[in-house]
Amino acid sequence: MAKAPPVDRRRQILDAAVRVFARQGFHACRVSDIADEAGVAYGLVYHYFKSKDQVMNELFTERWSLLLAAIEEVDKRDIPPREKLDAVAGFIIDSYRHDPDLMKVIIVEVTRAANSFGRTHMPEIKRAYDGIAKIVSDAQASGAFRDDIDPELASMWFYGAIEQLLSAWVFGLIPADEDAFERARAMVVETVCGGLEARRD
Amino acid sequence: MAKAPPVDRRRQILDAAVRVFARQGFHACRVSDIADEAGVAYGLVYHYFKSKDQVMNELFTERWSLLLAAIEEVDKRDIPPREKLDAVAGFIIDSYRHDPDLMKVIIVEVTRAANSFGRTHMPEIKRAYDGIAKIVSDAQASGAFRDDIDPELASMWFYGAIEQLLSAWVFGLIPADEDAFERARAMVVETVCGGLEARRD
Amino acid sequence: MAKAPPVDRRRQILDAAVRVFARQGFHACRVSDIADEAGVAYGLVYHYFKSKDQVMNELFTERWSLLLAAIEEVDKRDIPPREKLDAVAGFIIDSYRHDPDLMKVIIVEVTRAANSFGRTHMPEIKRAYDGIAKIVSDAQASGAFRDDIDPELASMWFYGAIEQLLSAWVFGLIPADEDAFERARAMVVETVCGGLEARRD
Amino acid sequence: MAKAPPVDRRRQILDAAVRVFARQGFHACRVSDIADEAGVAYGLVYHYFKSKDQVMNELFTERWSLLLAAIEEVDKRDIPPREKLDAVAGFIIDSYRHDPDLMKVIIVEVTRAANSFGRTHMPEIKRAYDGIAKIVSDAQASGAFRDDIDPELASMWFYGAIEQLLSAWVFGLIPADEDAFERARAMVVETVCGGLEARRD
DNA sequence: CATGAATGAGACTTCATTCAT
DNA sequence: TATGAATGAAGTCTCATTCAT
Repeated sequence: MAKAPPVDRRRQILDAAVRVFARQGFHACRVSDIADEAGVAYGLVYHYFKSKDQVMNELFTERWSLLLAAIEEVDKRDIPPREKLDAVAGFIIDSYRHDPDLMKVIIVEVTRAANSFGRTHMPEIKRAYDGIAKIVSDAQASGAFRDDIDPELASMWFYGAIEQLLSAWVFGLIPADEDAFERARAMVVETVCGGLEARRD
Repeated sequence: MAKAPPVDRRRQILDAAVRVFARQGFHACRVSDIADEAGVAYGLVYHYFKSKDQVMNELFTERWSLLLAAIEEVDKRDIPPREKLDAVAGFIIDSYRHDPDLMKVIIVEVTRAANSFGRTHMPEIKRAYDGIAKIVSDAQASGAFRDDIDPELASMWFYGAIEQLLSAWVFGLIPADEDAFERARAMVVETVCGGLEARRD
Repeated sequence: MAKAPPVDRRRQILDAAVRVFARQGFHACRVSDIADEAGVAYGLVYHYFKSKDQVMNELFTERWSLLLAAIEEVDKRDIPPREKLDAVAGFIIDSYRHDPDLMKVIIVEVTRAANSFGRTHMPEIKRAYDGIAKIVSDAQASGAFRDDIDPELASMWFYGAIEQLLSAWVFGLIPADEDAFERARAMVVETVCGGLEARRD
Repeated sequence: MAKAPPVDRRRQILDAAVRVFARQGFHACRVSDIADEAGVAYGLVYHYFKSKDQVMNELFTERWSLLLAAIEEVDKRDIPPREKLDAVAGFIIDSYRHDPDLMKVIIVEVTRAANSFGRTHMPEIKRAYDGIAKIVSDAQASGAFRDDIDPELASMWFYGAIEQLLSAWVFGLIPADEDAFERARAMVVETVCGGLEARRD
């Protein structure tokens, strides 16, 4: 008789953690909340993870590496810089669309949490900024973007603008429906790139 | 003999709290750290403040109300919208220039800390976003800005872009000298407004 | 010009303490509550009293010495034992009638508070029990009361019975009007003495 | 090899708490004192009980419910009212005999602590008074007790008399040996009932 | 006499982590 | 793997008391 496929406890715990972190925040929740949400015993969390922190680290790394890969891949494409930035913005927004809880957790607990996980993962976070900066820099070199703007700064505000949008969605400050996502992406890219592009007068 | 001017203990404690919060983060520091930094006894913090939280609230409100007032005042001026946004960006960046520790604390512990003080102060934070949105909206009405962009979204990314810059300075991701501040302000306004302004083709 | 009669601050504070202790209990109130109630400054309480405890001690001793004096005086009267006990019961109940807050405080915080003031004032409390026991003992010697009952035990339950009545009034378990006081005194004396008196069969 | 019978930690902690509360008083002892006395770690107290208060509540309820059950059971018996009251007095005195520490704690910290646990448990305490009052009231209806005495008042002083005896034992005011318990019970019942019973002249 | 700012010891409670089964 | 009892460090807040003016 075939054995039932083994339940992936590790996955089960990670998924539960996302829900709990999103609902209560990392610090406000106890390890037992995660275990309860996952429907497993208290100590099992420690069987699969070294600590509560490591659960968060795992969640972040898992997702963030996808973003880094996406930026890298986009950068290699043979398309105009505006489309590259559009693809990056799209990827980030789609990440939220696809799993809002996870993105909420990553933004709230990591990328905007400068005193805790934000510090730990600074190198990885910076790699994303650098990736965007490279796109801008290359665009300047090719003459597509005006070259009197520091690419690293531009990268900051491009990313900051998008993250602020996600934050606003997360906290219900602006409507978050399918249409809003599409319009927002189009608008932020249009505006920011509109400002970055070289004027052809 | 003239009496020595009375020391403002309350101020002394608030100022110490800024330094300690900036250095260690709100959660990582103990009330005794604040007292030590202020050079006063433990209990005195509780003589002037109801709780550790209230110290933070006080710091935030004190500073944020200045920002809200500034936005309101700027909006009333009879100047082009781009200059209005430039003034707002300038005020925020100057706030950092003037007291980097305080701005670090406010950004890290409040405006980007959605699960703690960010939630408590959401209404006040939102008032700033709304103030910026109004500037954009009025600019659209007057024909200065293109009107196919949602002012509330534009407000988000304008503010998000600036806050990201501040974060980057706070964490040493980009150089933070006098020149950098000026250039950054000019660039972000130039770029974002450049994208927002109506094209006169 | 005649000086205004000096306010008796000490008295003012003691009276305020009675109200505050009655309302909140000794441990639940702070020294500042007493000062506020008395309308004086915080530190003044410490000008007149060595400590918060001493305020309570003062209140207790002031009142309890009256009870001790009353028992002694009653015992000296040339009246039947039942009337002596009636006079004692009457004095205690009248004390409550006259100043319910003070009696509430004394009972709740001292005579029934075996772990705090009850221990400190045990000697004085015991003197009251002894006084009652002496009345019983003398009555047994004169043949008025049956002599097969230990006077010290009888004293305990006579006093215990009355104190329980006061407690019940204090906490609203039984109605506390003028009529109730009179009836209760008559009944408790009638019953307890009825049981103590020698049967003349 | 047979597993050792599991230690009932909860019981262990409750028993330790009785000893510590009896020795030092509820407020004067720290949770760590309980843990030390029980020989367990600090946090384990909080594993089994929500708070220090709850430990006390548990102790009280556990014991008081036995008293309530006993009163109810006694009342149902087909015996003369004097024997009923005798049984109730006997139960209370036996409770002390059986576990003096526990009864000390219950009396000192609950039934006579009107400002703390006494208030919380007033309803349960009152149920005992009511049970005794019912015995008196029924006795009056059957003609066994004189009917010019309020049963609720009689209940107060019956209970008050017994509790005062226990207090006196607890604090060493009167000798507490086996003989004393028996004599005291007989005497208090004899006297109080003697006073309550209808005279057959 | 009077004020109230200043002091600091002390206790409860939380919760991440460990470990015996 | 899986369980959950057991551990204990750490931090906030209270409040009686002191003291300078």
